[in-house]
Amino acid sequence: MKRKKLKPEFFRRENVLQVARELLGKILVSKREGVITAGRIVEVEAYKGVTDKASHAYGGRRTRRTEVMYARGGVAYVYLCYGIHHLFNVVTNEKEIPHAILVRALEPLEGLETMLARTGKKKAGYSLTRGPGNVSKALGISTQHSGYSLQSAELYIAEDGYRFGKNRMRSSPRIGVDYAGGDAKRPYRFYLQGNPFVSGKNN
DNA sequence: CGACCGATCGTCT
DNA sequence: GACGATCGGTCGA
Repeated sequence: MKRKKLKPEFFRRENVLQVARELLGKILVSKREGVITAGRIVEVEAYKGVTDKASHAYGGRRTRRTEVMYARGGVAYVYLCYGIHHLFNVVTNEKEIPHAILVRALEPLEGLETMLARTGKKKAGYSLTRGPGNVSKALGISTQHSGYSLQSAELYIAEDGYRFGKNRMRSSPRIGVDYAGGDAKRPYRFYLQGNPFVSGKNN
């Protein structure tokens, strides 16, 4: 089946956990200077806005960086982590409700050579698009794209009819959010069991 | 393998 | 002035 761009309505739904689960198996596409790089989404994390201590928008926190999280769903939220890594998120829900989904891993589909060039890797191993920092690097996504519409031709998410068994989807606590107290235990991470591009030791 | 550590900088206090 | 929603290299078992 041909790739079909997801519409804004997909992202504007209320249940960020549901949207996150449905993002598994979809395709993240980036186009830079005419070159397409794309990969199937195999790992995501949901961040549930003002009530979620792990979210940048916890407690209604509103800064220049996080402002884009309060936009209507269907735009990118990209921020710099540890001064090095650009982490790509999808903003969901309606305006003023700062829900977001972090894309943590892709299975590369298109533009392998370009991904290798961007990351400086020699071989297309599993680490090429494993982990949120690597995803952005391989697809050429940076903080410049924060606020970018996912309806654009340069950055969007598509479906192609790919299906996976219900039992292949797993959930777990999110990675690296120990500071969030009890919220760190919420099972807001979703991934495809057994996919080698998924981060973590043993899926 | 696992544990540890340095890199590196925009953002917020 | 401190701190990350990380990564990759090194070191030791």
